[in-house]
Amino acid sequence: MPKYMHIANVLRNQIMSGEYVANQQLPLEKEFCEVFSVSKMTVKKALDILVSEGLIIKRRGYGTFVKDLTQVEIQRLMMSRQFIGTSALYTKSEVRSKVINFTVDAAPADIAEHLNIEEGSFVYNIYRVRIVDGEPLAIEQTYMPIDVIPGLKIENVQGSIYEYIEVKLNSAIQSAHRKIRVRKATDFEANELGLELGDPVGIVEQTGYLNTGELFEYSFSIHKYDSFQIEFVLTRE
Amino acid sequence: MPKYMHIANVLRNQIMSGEYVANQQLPLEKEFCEVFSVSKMTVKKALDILVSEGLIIKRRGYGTFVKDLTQVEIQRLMMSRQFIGTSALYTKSEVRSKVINFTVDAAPADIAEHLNIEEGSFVYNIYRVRIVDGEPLAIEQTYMPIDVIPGLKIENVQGSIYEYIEVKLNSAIQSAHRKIRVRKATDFEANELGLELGDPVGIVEQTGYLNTGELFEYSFSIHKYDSFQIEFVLTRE
DNA sequence: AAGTGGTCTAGACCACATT
DNA sequence: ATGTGGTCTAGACCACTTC
Repeated sequence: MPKYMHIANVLRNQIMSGEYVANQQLPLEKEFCEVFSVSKMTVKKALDILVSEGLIIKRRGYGTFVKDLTQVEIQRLMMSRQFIGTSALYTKSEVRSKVINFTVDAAPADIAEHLNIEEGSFVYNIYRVRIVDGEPLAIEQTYMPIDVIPGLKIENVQGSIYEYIEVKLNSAIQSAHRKIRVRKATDFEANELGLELGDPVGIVEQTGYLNTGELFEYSFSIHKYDSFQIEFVLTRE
Repeated sequence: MPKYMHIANVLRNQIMSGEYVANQQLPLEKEFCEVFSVSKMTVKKALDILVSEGLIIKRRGYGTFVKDLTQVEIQRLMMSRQFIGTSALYTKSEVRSKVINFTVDAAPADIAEHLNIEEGSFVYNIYRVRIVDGEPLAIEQTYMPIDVIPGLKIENVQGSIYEYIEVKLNSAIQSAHRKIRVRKATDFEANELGLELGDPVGIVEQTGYLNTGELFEYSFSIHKYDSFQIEFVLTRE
């Protein structure tokens, strides 16, 4: 593990455990250099990670301070930081899947465009109901090119597709682009999720990239309104 | 402007103008060093900005590549990158405000907790209907401590509060924490937004921080479902 | 004036991916 | 074997904030 990541981990744990409290000034960069026996650039890189996570604030000419957050907010931030998958939207609970469809199809025009592949290329067409703590909370439609994610089996689809990609395929997921929308549930969605017709649902549209730069996933999920929540941090510069 | 920012701007423009196209390999870091007459660390920092914006992907031992994005996606990304304010959710259009309430109140317990101030401290209580292209699209309730944002006038509330803070007050907004939820519109909300009772609305709950680390804003906005969309990029590491 | 974090360098060495 | 990006250093200088 790089030194800067180790330092970021140590300080993150100290903030999460309350060793540094809200609004408290942290030791100076110069002091951290001595404590960890590293150069200034390395300390700065570690602190910048915590800034981007929303935990601390740095002020030139003044110092570095823990952000004005409650312990609950800090815990929430750290949970939503960990993962990228759709199942990660329901952090604390166990997520199962009822597989409604798992086929390989020729990609229709709109899907091909989202995945940036030729129309008619073969893609997995995966349709799942996501069940959290025994309750159906989301419907998820996923498309993945078969040549980017080879060898996907029904067992993987029933569990975590992301785990298959990272562990079995030894590929790494690099990033994801997300769009959040809101609309009324269709008849079908209402039925699957135990809602009334016209009840609200949250829509998450996602395209996922491997660290090879390849587009590996286009997914579209519909979430029951009363258990849906997404959190994130925006930072300037 | 720092060199790394200048370099990031130049390359961002080249990607946005199509000078570098999807999946194309960029020049090597070493080559950028010569082109811009800077050191390797400076080039790396510039490229890392574009990675975090979701425009490019770097692969150790291989090279740096433009992400597999359509021109439309690139334009969208760049729009949502610019601002942090609630009005920035409606990027391309003109946003006006109908001010329903603008008072200074003693903060009730729940608001005081969100702003991390003493219960009973004075806060602006601002209630606005946000009107985009002549149509009411969102209701926004904002609380700000008066001693953090002194001198706020009705004119500022009718326009952009963020502009008042940045230009007139010469403070800088550093970051914001956001939660997105979905629920049914209340009677009042439906009336203000021209919806049926029970229609879906998107909820954005936001706490804003100045670069001093001070919590300056707690806001809560309710958005008409058919014109609501939020986009963001998640990156690993 | 003193002290903070921010930028930048020139070069060393490392981890990883291709050929 | 070669070449890529990743990490790290020691130190210089700059921009900003407070006292």
